[in-house]
Amino acid sequence: MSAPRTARQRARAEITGEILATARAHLAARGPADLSLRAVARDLGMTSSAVYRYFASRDALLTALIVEGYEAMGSAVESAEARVRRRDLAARWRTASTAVRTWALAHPHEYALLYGTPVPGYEAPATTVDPATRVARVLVAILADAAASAPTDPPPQWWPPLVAHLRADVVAGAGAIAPDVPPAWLARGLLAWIGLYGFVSFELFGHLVGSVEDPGLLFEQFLLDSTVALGLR
Amino acid sequence: MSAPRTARQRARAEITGEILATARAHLAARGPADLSLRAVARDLGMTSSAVYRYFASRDALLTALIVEGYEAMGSAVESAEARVRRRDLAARWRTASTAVRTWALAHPHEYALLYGTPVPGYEAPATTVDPATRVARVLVAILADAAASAPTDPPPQWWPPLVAHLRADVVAGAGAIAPDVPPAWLARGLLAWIGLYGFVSFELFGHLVGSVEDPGLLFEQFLLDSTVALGLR
DNA sequence: TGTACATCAGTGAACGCGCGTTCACTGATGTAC
DNA sequence: TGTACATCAGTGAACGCGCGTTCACTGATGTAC
Repeated sequence: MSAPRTARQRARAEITGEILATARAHLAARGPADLSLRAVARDLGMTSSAVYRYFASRDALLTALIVEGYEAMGSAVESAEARVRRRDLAARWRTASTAVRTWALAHPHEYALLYGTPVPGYEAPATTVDPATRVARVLVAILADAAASAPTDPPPQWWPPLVAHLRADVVAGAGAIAPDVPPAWLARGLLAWIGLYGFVSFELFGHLVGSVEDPGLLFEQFLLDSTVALGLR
Repeated sequence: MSAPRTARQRARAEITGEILATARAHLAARGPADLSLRAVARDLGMTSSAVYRYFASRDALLTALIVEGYEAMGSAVESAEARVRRRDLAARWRTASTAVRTWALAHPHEYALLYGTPVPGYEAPATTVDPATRVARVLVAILADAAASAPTDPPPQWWPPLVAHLRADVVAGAGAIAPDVPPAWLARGLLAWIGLYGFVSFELFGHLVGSVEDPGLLFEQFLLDSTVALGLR
């Protein structure tokens, strides 16, 4: 990715960025479903048709926002987790999980775009697949280290045996991004990640209201429990 | 709720039902965001303005659908769980959880309306609060029985202590619908319910694709693990 | 270094669409005497 | 049992809105000789 040369190229890059930034702002203010190409163009003082020089369609703009979102979340989680001592597996899990929640609370509508109800009529292209795995890779790396330093497999004594056929299934799927993680760990990692996602979505979409006054406290409990459940120390 | 008397009242009840049924069908086909009063009216062969005799606004129609959805899901879960031997707590949890997932997979868009990204601009009125707790009540009843039959509190030995201040918070909140469940159980019940919700949403919104071929197997593992984690036998 | 041509950003008008909601109205159903 | 009036369901036209996308066009920037 070399720096753009001509004035045209520089202008193009800049305006593409401005369109994305404005779209992101609209997203943050009104949510994914209400995001309109025309409104973005209006805000930028350009005609709606001009936007088509930069994005082929509304869906293309959405795709760019989704990729951006995954990257932003991924790098937030990565950089938080990278600051933790490698050997402190429990702290790495806590930190990564907390970074996920913090990012989501700071960018609720972007989070909804990534993890909420799929936008009707929008089909996510293959471009979005790779950025989407970025957060998962962080979590999986923690499990890989945990499994490597564990005496037996699976170590947390309370784990029931793996469900029949799940072993092969999970190795072929999630195992693709983590060939060195044993299946029992992979399955638990997936479930922990799902639990984390569930917590954040539940909180963000308003379902914790009435059950708990301060969701942060319950999240602390989730971190405590899941760390123990994963056998992280 | 006595039977309607006059022809007018009968007609009104019937047509209200038809509007709701058609709206539900549209919801199932296209999702909550695309649901349009006009389209529903068109399908029923009436003018869009006629619908206003039955529902004050699009939001009122949405509210009715939401209440219906919670009730449908609640009664599906209730009736499944009711068929299980009272003393078999593990089976009750498995059955209730499975009923949640089954209902969600059978009614993906209704589920999304209830638990997905909030519909932009729509504010759920108080009417929806009570029906929303119906599923949670089933789960909580299982925990109440578990706590009652447990020798100590909290019994599952692996449970870390409760986070400071969470006790009071959870008792004031979730405890309102279950005064007889000890706080440690309440917190774990909430987290288990969140995990269940997370699983179903993750699967339904397409985030399991690539990680696992057959989500049913991973769900079995979730059931196994959560049953053990909750100390249900 | 200067000229001729190709490329590309942006405009403005238009197409065709669908939406929620209001309003004055007709005609059928229900009610009181 | 019959009549006068009130209630209510439903119509059809209209308001005002915003959307995504296309198209012929102008004018500026870039490139090749």
